[in-house]
Amino acid sequence: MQNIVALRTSDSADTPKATYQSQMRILIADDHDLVRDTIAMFLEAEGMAEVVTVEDLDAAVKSADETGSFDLVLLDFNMPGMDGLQGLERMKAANGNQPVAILSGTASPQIAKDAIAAGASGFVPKTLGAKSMVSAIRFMAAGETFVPYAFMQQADAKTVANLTMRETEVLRGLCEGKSNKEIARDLDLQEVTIKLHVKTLCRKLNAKNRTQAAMIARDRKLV
Amino acid sequence: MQNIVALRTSDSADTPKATYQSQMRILIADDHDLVRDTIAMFLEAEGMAEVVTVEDLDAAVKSADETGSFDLVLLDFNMPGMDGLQGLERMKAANGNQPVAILSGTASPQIAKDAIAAGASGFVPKTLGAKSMVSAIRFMAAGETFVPYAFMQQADAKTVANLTMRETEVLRGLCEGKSNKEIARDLDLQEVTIKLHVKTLCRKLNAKNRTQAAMIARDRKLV
DNA sequence: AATCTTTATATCCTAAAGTATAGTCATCCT
DNA sequence: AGGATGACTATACTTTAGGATATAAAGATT
Repeated sequence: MQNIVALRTSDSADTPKATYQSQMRILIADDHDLVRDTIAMFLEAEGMAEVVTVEDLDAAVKSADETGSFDLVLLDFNMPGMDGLQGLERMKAANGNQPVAILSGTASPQIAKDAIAAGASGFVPKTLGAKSMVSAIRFMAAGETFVPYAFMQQADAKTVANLTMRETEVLRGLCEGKSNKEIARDLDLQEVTIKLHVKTLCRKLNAKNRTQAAMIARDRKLV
Repeated sequence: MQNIVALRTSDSADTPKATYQSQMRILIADDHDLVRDTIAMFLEAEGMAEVVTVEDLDAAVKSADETGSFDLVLLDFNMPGMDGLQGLERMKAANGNQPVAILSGTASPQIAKDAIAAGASGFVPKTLGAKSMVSAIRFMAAGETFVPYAFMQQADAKTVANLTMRETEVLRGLCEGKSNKEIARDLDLQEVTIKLHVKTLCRKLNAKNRTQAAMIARDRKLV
């Protein structure tokens, strides 16, 4: 992952011309001064946005009420007044249903999904590189939905249980619906040995039988 | 879904200014004249790209070899010479590892995933609206990965098998790792009846036992 | 009215899964 | 060197799963 500090000021093959979304009004709401100011600085350095920054949800809502809708609002997920995704709804209403995105350093892919389902225009992890963040912001301001592909895929990370090699091999067999006999043949072991592994692996996974073990393995992307 | 024909020529609050990626060289390879020309037209109407169009992979590779790397190449997935995702590799090599994306009207979310895993910079369904497509192209040319969120989520659609209500209820029990006896108790039926349902449902799902039936159900999001 | 499907029950039997206990052998640890 | 741990085998036994077959009532279809 890139770091927010890595700023790329100019692009190699750029011939600046007119495009269709340049000067935008963006609101950044985050209780960390550093994050707020860094993002604001990048956007303004790109000359592509007028950035307003506030440090909690109330101030964000107030700002939109007083100065009109922003082209894009970035809300920190862990921020005073947010209260999970409820703050998102408040902000969307206050911003005249213009795009509102969630910004977070810690949230899980599941929360990102929930945010999109709740009407967010995107989800921006704070681990995103500066250049990518600028692209994402322009993208969302254009009405698109942005969720970093790599971030969503990390949901598929293996949640390792303390299974031995053998147990993992046997579990793989279970997931394919094989019988103990078949697994034994495949691994060149005795059927009784497979039974043993099935039992211990079920205990470790807190499953009461092979079928449940297979389902748990599938759920937790173990095999 | 929007249609490709819906073009938005100007934005409401636009004050054209300098941004950092305007005149780009883009190569579109698609064997359908209409698709090729429509996308090219949109991009050029936006004044943001010099577009080259070809109608098969060989011509695309040749074009990149002769005139140098493009900022972005769009390859139709079902096109002469593509051969699945092998064409992607060829094109990436020919384009000096500059972004290459896949364009398709029919491909599944799984293929989109595979394409990204194989190094594609993005996946653009032909059902994408014109404005979104332009945003996506700019986004990918900037080095980001684009996969439409809604498209990936549609993987979660239920693939219904011809199971009766009872069989579905029993299958649900299987997925929870319950024994026939437990399922019988839950549904207020005899154990033998459950056995019958398990057998017929396994036949319908082409599963050889309850564990495999449960896994198939989970895979196809049946239960 | 005849037929098909779904649901339900019943027996009988075999195969597979799961439990318990015990022992061998190798490896890793400190 | 001693001791824990993991992988493997073995015997014996119980429970569960699964297959074959037969019966039958309710509901939909034709």
